[in-house]
Amino acid sequence: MAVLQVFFRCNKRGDGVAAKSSQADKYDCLRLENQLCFPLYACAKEIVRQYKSQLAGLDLTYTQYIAMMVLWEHKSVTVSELGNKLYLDSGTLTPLLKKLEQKGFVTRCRCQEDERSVCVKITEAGEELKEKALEVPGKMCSCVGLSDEEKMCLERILKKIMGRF
Amino acid sequence: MAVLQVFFRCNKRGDGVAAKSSQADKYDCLRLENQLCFPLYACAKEIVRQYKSQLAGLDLTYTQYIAMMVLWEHKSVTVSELGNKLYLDSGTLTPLLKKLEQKGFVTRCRCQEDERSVCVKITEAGEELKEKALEVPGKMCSCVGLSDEEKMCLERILKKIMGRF
DNA sequence: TAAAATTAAATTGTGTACAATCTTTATGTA
DNA sequence: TACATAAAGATTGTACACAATTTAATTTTA
Repeated sequence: MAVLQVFFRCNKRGDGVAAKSSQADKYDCLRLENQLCFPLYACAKEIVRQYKSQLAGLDLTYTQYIAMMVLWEHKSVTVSELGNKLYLDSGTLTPLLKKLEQKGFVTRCRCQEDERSVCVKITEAGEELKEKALEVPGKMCSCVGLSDEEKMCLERILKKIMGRF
Repeated sequence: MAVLQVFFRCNKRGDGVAAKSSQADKYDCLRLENQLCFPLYACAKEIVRQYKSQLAGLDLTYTQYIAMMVLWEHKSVTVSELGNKLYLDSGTLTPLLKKLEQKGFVTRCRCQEDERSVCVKITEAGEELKEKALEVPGKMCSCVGLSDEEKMCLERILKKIMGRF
């Protein structure tokens, strides 16, 4: 029973005992409002939506933006290195990088040392985009509106979860 | 400057002052590791991936599962009611509900009172699925591995963010 | 060294997500 | 009542996201 309770929100009475009068309590763990993962999923989607408006002026989607972040820092990475940093595979990255190449922000070519790998390099236009991007984190932060303490707490918990996978 | 700092992780020295020796500090706010939204995005995806293996036996995707949760509780809802609860629009829900109908878990038909609306109703097979789903929340919880305190904290912060949108 | 195994991308197919548009039905108002 | 407006879904188009497969290059090993 304890293992089923873990995803419940706090029992209102705090005693962990289901009320005898309600026959539906067995299914409480399946109520949307008792899920913890659902607000996580909904929140992540909402934040990507907020990024969309912030990033419109840069001609980037959110996924393209985080890929550019890696390139702003590292200048040149292989597709698999990028995938390891972003938790994305080639099925997502290949078409995404082709779009960034079309926009002129990156170049793609097979590595000389290992022809299996593709090197993605940032272009001059990609570097220039970095200046325009400088205002994005601040705008997103005020949009999300957490205190420093809440941000630290959220980061700690999210990284704990990620550490298990 | 303060507004740009908000999405940084804690300054290692704790004084909020950028080191003079590093010329790249201006761009620290654009480093992937200093983002709070990225672990949120990555974590949400990872959890959906974990659900996928838990839900394989139910023949449900994660999005189909949360739609079924609403139906397990309410038996019958319109598409727009479902969309309000799940933060999804008809462009996502229409094809999803057609799939759930094909699997025999729901029926879809125009409401008599208002022909603009579509009523989605759970079927007998959909109700039976509820029994199989009972074990999912517990498995997901142990998979995520947070303490009760961490879960409450995470839920509080996520709902604070959602409350702004 | 030749064959087997591994690795890296690309490709294919399915399923979300969501903005924008379209169609149908219902509602409000002159 | 006619007409404008609004509301509800469906449709269209773009962009992920990822499992599974394929292709090519590299490494391992018998």
